[in-house]
Amino acid sequence: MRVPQHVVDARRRDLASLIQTTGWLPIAEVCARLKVSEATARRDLDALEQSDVITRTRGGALGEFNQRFPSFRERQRVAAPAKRRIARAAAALIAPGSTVFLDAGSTVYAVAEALIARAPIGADSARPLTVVTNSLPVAELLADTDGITVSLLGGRYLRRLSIVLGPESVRHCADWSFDLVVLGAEGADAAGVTNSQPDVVAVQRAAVANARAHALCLDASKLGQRAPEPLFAWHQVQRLVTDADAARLDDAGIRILPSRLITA
Amino acid sequence: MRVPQHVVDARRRDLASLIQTTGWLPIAEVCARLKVSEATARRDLDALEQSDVITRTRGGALGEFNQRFPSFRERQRVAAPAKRRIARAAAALIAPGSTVFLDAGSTVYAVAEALIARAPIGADSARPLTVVTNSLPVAELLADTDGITVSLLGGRYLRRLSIVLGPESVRHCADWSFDLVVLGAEGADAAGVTNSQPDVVAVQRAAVANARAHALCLDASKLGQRAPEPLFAWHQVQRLVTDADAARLDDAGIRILPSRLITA
DNA sequence: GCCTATATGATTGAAAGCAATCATATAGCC
DNA sequence: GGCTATATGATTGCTTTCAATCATATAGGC
Repeated sequence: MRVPQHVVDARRRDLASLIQTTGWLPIAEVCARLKVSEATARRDLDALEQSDVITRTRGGALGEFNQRFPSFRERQRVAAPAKRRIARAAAALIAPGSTVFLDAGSTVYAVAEALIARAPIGADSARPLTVVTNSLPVAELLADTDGITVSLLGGRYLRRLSIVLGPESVRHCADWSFDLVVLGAEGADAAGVTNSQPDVVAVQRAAVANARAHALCLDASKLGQRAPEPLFAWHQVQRLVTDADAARLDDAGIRILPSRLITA
Repeated sequence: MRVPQHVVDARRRDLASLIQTTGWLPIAEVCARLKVSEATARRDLDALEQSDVITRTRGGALGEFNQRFPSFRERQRVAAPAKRRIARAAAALIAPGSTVFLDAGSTVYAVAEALIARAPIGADSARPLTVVTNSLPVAELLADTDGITVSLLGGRYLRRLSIVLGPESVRHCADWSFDLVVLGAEGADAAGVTNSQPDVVAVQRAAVANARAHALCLDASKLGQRAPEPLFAWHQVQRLVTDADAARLDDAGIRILPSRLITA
């Protein structure tokens, strides 16, 4: 049964402040306090998470978390299976002994996870490995992993995204010579690959400029999307790792040589 | 396979502090960080919950949950008042419009806290301000503060200390021209000021080399201590900010010009 | 007043987390 | 050096949580 809008809004405000003061609230508690069904409780929590007021955890929700660790939402989000497959395929491109740059962004974060999953030692291993990144979650994840050395780029620290950016980051890329640069993007259509922030693109370009090879990871949800800042035209993409098959790409107007396409 | 007791204890201490700083940690993350199986992760979490250090939630664990309700006042009491006085005195050295380097370490972290506490605007304010640091907690704390721009040095990421270090960090210091460098140390005796890690000292030296001035923050508990790596002889110290009075310093065999001493 | 968009609660299959148990390797003690 | 207590990781069956779907009632716009 539908209920007036103001009631819904008020309830969600109450819930938000409830969670902020408690710090953490299990779902059952939410139902009891608001006297709603579990389904509605979940919907309310989803709505609050959408507007970045709270952070969902399995079985409840955290308040105050986004302010302190905004990147966590991304880290926490269960990697969609497609993303994990892409990540595994991208990680397979990395040869032992190489120096790789890992971009910021959730898909590339999944690549870092996949790197940990790959055999730590032996013929199938990617290690030893030097990883350079401007993503704090990636650095955080890989640091202290045997056989992996992690370097952070320097630069302006953006807490909201948990990354470093800016002219210093771009400059520091020139200190390196990457064997592979692994990139993500937010949009991909007939015109090319796009991202939302100019600063992010600047670092991506700088990394690619100092690399022997690069690979772009794109999950199918990005197809047809377009972000303001152009990163690549399609002919510039050396390797595209995606879960979308050739037909799907074709639908989106994307033309790429089969030899450059890796379907995960 | 059984493992030495001290290893288990150390791991659990690490886990506790990890959870305290993250706020919340999902089980999978715990496994990844500690490189243990899920079973062991659960056992560790159970143990920590037993001793009331953390609170378990379904799928993870909360830190700070138990400490959340004790008021701020009480939390402040825990932070040594001496350290806060030192921090305030050091923060007072910072002029608006300047570029300062903040070292890693708990005393200097307190300086960052004091910077936030200083008037955000007006005659008494230190802002606008550019802060450069190799300490992630400092960057985390100051980022997104109005009037403060935060830059991280690049370099090898050391998770255990949450800092970046190494030759890149040293090199990147040369990109800057600091108005003031704020340093901490672990030991101070007649011979001079010492720190435990050569890499840390290397960055401290590089920062000082590119600075017009520097200040050393030392709480009295460090007097008489000695760490392996020499940082300064006393005649090299431009400004010493400490809670120890001149007599106390004299007892420890420390000779420093009164004009260079700031007693907080 | 009628119609449609939407907020709700129920249901269900799938995924994730959990507690218990067991084999194994080794730290710690005699 | 040998014995035992214990920390670990794997496995299994069970419980909880989740996402998706559906029917229903009603708010809000015409």
